[in-house]
Amino acid sequence: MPTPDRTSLEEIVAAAWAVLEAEGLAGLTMQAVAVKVGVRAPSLYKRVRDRDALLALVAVAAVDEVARRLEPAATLADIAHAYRAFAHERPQGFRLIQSGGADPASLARASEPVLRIAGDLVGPGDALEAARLVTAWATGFLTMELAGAFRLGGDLDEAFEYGLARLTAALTPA
Amino acid sequence: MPTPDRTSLEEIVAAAWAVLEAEGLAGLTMQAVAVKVGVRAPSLYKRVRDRDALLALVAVAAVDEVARRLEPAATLADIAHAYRAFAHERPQGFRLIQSGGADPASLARASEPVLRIAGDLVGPGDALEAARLVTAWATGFLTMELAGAFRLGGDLDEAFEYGLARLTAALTPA
DNA sequence: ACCTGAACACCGTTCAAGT
DNA sequence: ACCTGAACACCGTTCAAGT
Repeated sequence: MPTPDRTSLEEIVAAAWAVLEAEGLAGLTMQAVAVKVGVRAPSLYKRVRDRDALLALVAVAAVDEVARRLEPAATLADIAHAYRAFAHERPQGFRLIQSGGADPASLARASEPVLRIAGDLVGPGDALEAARLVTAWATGFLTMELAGAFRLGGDLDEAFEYGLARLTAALTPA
Repeated sequence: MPTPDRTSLEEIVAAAWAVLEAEGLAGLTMQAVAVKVGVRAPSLYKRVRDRDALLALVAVAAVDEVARRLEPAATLADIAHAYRAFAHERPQGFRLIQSGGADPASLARASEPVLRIAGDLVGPGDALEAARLVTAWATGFLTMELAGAFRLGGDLDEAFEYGLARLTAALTPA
């Protein structure tokens, strides 16, 4: 007689992400995830190959949420602010994305709005490179902000707006 | 009778960094470092508090090497290229720096050349924010490049030069 | 078919005993 | 004073046995 499912892959991924944000990467143990979904650790292996695969699934979920948040953006400023809000609310998810392993389809979906807006500014020929300029800047700024790497004083909100303004100007045709 | 030292903190940090680059973060075990320096794992704890402290020391060593490489830079392009060369040669060290934990003194030394060159371009009032713009862009570009996050084709060397050219123009007074 | 206890391998860390 | 073997705790993972 088959037993009814006591959890699901989606629930496991959501639980893993919650544990990650609450306890950090080292605190994301199979045991902690199992407790959160109400099964024993070995049961997780029915739905996930191993811990690394679970981390990769959380990374995909994180990229998907970024894509969802960026979708309505109409300007570079919209993109930058939505991306920064995500990084502040889910810092561990943001860092996990940067560790690699997110799948190409999700990445493409997340980068679509930036490509569209960048293309409107600089034209199709430079759209990809302009999008990479903006994305790299925002990603680096947030990575450094979360890592506490900006230690020379100054207001970080202002520094973010400064970068955004300079990049927008640099990509706006005269 | 005291036994003669069979290793040193410097040797341990160098060995840990070498293991990190060769085997990745998960392969950086106390046992692997111990084998590399020719002692047993418990002996490492005479010189290092724990594995996290060892990782922090490797991060400091990595930031110090970045500082050393950036020191002779005279232009933003020099900085960008030296930083990228470091990231390509020691990708794990680069990623470790981004994880935080590098100490303020090393960070300040590494950021001095960028501050100086940015200040020459935009003046002292905007030097810090301009330096953060360039540093954030380069850090983000390299993070994404190493993570394999640029999957929409295009030449990455060209994308890097495009960003560098746009940023240099944006920070060069008319 | 999913779930579990038991077991195993591996790793970080401590410590008493050596020199 | 540094070094080591032995031991312990913790975690990822497997698997046979339950339902």
